[in-house]
Amino acid sequence: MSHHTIDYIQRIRDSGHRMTHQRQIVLDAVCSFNRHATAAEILKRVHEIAPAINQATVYRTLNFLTEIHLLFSGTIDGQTIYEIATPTPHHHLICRKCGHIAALPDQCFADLIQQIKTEYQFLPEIDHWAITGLCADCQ
Amino acid sequence: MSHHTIDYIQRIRDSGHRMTHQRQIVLDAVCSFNRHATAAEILKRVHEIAPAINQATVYRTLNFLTEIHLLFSGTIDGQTIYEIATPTPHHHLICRKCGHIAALPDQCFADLIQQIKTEYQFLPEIDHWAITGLCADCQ
DNA sequence: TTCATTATTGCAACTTTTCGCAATAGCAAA
DNA sequence: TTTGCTATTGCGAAAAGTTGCAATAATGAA
Ligand SMILES: [Mn+2]
Ligand SMILES: [Mn+2]
Ligand SMILES: [Zn+2]
Ligand SMILES: [Zn+2]
Repeated sequence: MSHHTIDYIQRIRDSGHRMTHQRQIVLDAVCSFNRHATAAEILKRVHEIAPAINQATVYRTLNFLTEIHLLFSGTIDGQTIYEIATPTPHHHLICRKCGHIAALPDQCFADLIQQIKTEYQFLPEIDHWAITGLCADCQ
Repeated sequence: MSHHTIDYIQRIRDSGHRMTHQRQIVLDAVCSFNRHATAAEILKRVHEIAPAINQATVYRTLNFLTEIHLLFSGTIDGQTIYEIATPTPHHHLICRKCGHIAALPDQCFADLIQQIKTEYQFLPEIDHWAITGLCADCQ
């Protein structure tokens, strides 16, 4: 497990909510993949560890943890994926032909975000974007 | 109806597929909203016009039309929405507090797209993005 | 530690979306 | 026009995800 339990308890409480066994187990399950994982994969792993946890709870928890920004989520190849949120945002370039996924640092969005702030008085929350297209090999 | 039937027949055939009554009716249904519409809304309208069309066909058709870029789709407030594709891409700023939706012209992405092309040799296909965040009133 | 409040869970039913497969129909070629 | 190929559809069933509600348990206050 690469995350520190104590931080998550605090961040959940700070957000005005309660830490529960179920939420801890879902966090651990997501973390254990060390990659983007689908709801189905996470649900399966949760049930391996704690079969009594209801599926509705797992779905609700994934949405909840994403809303309070403890998880990142995104749509890749038509599938919703989740991962533990990184300290800073990060993004991906996804080839729709070969499926290759590359990382794109947050820095690339700095100018766009600044422009949206100043010209549109809108505060964008861009923490995990998946950009589809064609990689060098597939163009 | 604001679209020209003949164009769609041609574009579907050019993409190596067949135009069918079902696809025409789904296109008409999506068009009739003149706004972002959910799958449920589109399915309902299709059934008002042609009750015999199967729901699986409508879902399959929405995916298909999106894949060949005749429709735009996106996730707004957790819901997948569809609309007739505009000649040029367009994007949205969506306030997560009040739900207000503003338009964002494609021009804003020009620099980002250029950077991704030159620095990452990746050809991004950004035709309809929904950026969530906070509008001026809600910050 | 005990209690009171109420957020969260489990449950079961429900809605939404997907799937495999046989029947149908688009369309290119004869 | 007719024919043949096969992409597309309808169907029924399954899978995936959501919901309302009563029971449970996390938290702060006593
Ligand atoms: Mn990621
Ligand atoms: Mn739009
Ligand atoms: Zn590729
Ligand atoms: Zn707002």
